[in-house]
Amino acid sequence: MGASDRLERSFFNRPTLLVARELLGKHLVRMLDGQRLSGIITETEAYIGEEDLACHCKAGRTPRTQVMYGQPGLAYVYFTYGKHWLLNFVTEAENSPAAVLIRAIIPTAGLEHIAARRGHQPPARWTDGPGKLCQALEIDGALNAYDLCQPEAVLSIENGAPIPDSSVTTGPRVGLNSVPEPWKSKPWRFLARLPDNS
DNA sequence: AGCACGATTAACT
DNA sequence: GTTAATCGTGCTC
Repeated sequence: MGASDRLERSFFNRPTLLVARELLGKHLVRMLDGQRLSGIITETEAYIGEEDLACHCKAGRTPRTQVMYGQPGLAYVYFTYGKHWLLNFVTEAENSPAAVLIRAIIPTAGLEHIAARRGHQPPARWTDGPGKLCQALEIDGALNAYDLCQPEAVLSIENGAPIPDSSVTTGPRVGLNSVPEPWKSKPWRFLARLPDNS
């Protein structure tokens, strides 16, 4: 795949639930020291606006949330639990704060580089969590507010085989233990079951 | 300045 | 299934 397959900003400038759904099956591409690392996105979650009490934007504009008020197609990368980086993509129009969390990918390229960081676990556990995939692809705070739609981007999304609705399941977002209803139970998590999965 | 807590992970019972 | 680890963020005093 070449640069022509890279998603344009218009892809992200749409309702967040639609973006979260359509990101399933797309390729997350990370250029690292001239090497191409990539994986197929299989799990996402939507975080939508200041009213969504699970979204960091419930606090309004702060140094951390500022990027979510920016233009669609930026990366929102934040640190949590004193240990883990989590990767999101900003969605919707500027000043409409929302993002999609990338929760899991299936590695497709650069496996030896991924293994260098995640090889202490079996391959099936290399990128099956939002913190794990950031570790695998060396994604951290240096990429916060990074524009995925710029030329020669070191982090971007490319088109992939579409995932049919019959292979998509939804459910409540993960890890919202103390978030009040109805936000806690909103079915804003999207999972893809790929053909070669069982 | 101090505090409670988190969009998690890995190890342990 | 349960829990420690670990520190930036946002809120209160």
